[in-house]
Amino acid sequence: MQGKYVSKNIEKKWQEYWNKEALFRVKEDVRFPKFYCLEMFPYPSGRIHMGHVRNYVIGDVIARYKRMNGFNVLHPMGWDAFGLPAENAAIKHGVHPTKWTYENIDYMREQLKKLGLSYDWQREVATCDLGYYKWNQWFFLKMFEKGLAYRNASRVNWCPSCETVLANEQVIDGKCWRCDNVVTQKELEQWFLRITAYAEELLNLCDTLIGWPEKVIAMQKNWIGRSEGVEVNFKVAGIGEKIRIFTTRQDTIYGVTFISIAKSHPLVSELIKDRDIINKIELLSEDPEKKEGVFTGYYAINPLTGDNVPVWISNFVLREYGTGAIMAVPAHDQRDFDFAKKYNLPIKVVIVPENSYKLQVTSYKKTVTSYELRVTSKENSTNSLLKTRYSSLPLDSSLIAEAYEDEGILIDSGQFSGLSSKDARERIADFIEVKGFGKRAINYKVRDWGISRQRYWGTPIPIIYCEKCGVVPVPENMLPVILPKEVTITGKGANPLSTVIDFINTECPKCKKPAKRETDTMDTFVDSSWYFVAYCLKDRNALSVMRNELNENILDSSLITHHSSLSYWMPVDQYIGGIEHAVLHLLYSRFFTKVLRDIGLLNIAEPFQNLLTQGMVIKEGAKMSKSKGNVVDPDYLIEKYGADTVRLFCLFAAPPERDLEWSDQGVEGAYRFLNRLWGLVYKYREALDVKGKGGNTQIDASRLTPYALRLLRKTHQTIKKVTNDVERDYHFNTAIASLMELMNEAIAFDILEPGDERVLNFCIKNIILLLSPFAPHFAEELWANLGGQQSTLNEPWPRWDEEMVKEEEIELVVQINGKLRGKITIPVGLREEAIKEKAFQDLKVSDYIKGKSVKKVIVVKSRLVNIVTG
RNA sequence: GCCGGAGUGGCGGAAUUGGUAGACGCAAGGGACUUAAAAUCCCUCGUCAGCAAUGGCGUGCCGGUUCGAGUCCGGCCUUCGGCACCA
Repeated sequence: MQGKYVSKNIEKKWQEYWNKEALFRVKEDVRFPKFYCLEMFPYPSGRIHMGHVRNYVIGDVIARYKRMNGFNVLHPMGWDAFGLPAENAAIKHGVHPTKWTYENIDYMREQLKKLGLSYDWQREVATCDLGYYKWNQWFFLKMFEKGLAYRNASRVNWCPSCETVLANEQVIDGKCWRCDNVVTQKELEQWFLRITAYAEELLNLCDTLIGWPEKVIAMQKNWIGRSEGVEVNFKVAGIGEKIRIFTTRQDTIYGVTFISIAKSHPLVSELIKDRDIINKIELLSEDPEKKEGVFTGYYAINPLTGDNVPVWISNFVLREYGTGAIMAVPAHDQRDFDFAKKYNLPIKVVIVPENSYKLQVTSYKKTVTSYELRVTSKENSTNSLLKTRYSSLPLDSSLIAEAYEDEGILIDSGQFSGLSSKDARERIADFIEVKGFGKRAINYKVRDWGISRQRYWGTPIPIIYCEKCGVVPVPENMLPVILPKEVTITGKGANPLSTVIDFINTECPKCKKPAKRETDTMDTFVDSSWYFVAYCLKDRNALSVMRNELNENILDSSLITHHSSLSYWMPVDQYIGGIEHAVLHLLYSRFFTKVLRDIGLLNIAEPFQNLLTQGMVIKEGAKMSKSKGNVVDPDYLIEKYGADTVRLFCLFAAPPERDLEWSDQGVEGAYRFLNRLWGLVYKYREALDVKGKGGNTQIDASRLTPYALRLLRKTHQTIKKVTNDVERDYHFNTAIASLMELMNEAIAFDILEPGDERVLNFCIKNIILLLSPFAPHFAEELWANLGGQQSTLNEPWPRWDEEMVKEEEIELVVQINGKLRGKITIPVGLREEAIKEKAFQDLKVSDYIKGKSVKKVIVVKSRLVNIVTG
């Protein structure tokens, strides 16, 4: 054994050993429970960063821990390999995206191996592999068959910089999620996946995701955005048309004073012929902050009141949500209120705050947060109808400063006056349905997922356009539609694939006449929506599908025939990744899983049983980024300290879900810990043997000195603590802290008696095993040096003896009136009366209570005694 | 505006069920070893008073419940995320 710890001398050696012994190879042995541990796969940008390191180290500890606890662990890694940066590299440096991507993958794979991560590389996938993206196309066809994939012309989010369409989820604060440029709107023919068909299930099953952070569930629910309300038809006066509106506040329907419809509502082009009005509509502001509208000249009839109300076109009404038309109630909706004020439209109050309904309302007066209802006269009104009391009031709308949007009691609302908002919503909805004015309806904020991208480096959408047959899906047996390699990427103008003549021109699968291919590719979020399923397949030689060549395509048959592998491994037991995917990737993956279930490939509804969202790695208070110049290079750190130190620091500095503040000195601290432990083992190298001398035989505690017993007890306590900390939300930081404590005690320990050696041996043996998931190379080296015959990964996780954990004597705190006044040492199991007696005997305590009357004495088992004096 | 976190020494953090606040680590200060430095080892380390024993105060702020509150309840403040014309 070497006298000094030199990471370079051991890390490569153990990585080669693990590889040679195929130690990370997945075992599918039905006699043992399975554990699927997954970390979000990276985009192969070129090099890994500290965020990746943290993510993958956390996952690796879990995988190794579960392995040692007897699980068959599936712990795979792959590459989210399609996407824009590869195309940008092509534009900038003239390198083909294929070459650029696979070279990056090769480099990054080596980086991950250098960290000692326990991946089964035989299950590696890259989404740009032909054998992988073929399945994107297959799923697309299945969805097309079921009506879940459809084509639609619509206004879409367009990023002028990326020159591509973005899904709603990919627009953040009006900007592109990738390049941060302002997103504009554009009318395009797009392919959509009907995620809305699963909106209800996606929402309901949120409540089954008990292993997910509440924050993420809240974000998912919020994004799906379910609203319950009614759809009501308003007839347009004088013509046969109807305007169908959606509202959740049917309790305010008597307060409707106008109708607002979206610019692109179908009635607009149908009804508006006047050039003047059309021009005005086009001039409406794009800025939703500025409420603007144009009067159509038409009136609509409120079916409940019979009132004629003007129909306006408003810039703030969304075509895509609900029916694209709303009933406007300015008294009870701030947006309608602003609009009404601007165009001098009437404001009719129909809801008053609940606690004021017995009072007579004369005016609304604005206060800081709401209206105050001022009482000017009293009347004995207990039995009179609210309607008569309120309808005669001259409510001057100029006195109203803002809308009252809360719930309350209805006034001026016909037969519904006097009801609470809550009751009225039910009663009015019933009434509307009975009378045939409309029906109850549910709307979701989530939109169908637009997946068309006008880019090259992605999965070709398997559709052919034939003049005679129209939109024709590529038959299954003709998959994959191969992404052609010969292409010129300029980054400007048309979609790159539309310039590849050999690709576009094909024949119609139906009529065999010449036809043209779809030239858009799929959103790369499609790729990442099911990769966790691909990892479940066995007997796959990853390299054969790596090179984008047609031959051996192992994924080809396996996805369907290996059904049993899918049902064995799915769902993922533990998923780990950044919070930034709380909506996009996780929602899409949940959607895909449900579709795959309905196709018959999966027998589960939710893909991820437990989700851990790890915090960011920050330095000097900010997220690491090149522009801030605060990045830390993993390669440099591994070179300087070794992977085990880097791993240890990442795990020790903060619990996984919190942000991690990078500290160069903290890294030194982790390094020091390993060095001290090495030094300890080296000092006793002759005396220690993990396979004998108490290594695996029971130590007879009754024959030990109290001194040795203390170390033995501490060892058992530490095994318990480390195990519990890992089990309890993966709090590795406290687990490592307790290993440090134990090591400190072991260093202070001297072998005095013959039995002491066995205790120290037991202690050190367990420190090494407990440390092995965190610092695997280091643990392997020490283990082997102390006579270990096999990898620590194949050793069982240490077990503690509950009897040995218990102390024989404990220190008890004595409080007087809740304040700490003394400490007593008592044997465990001492009776309460005896404890009290002992507490009162304590000199300091008796001093304090001298001359005072004792009112009460509280004894908390193995914690404290609290004496309450008068 | 709505939803969700977080607030504890100089710093990262610990305190698992309401029961000794500050584990573990970093930094800092003092000492040992050394010709010297690095490394290593030992000691101190919330704050105020005190030579000390010890005592007062202390987990963002105000109040409450309790024998006892970092932890529970009510009301604020600060801060970080997410959503934001969704009718």
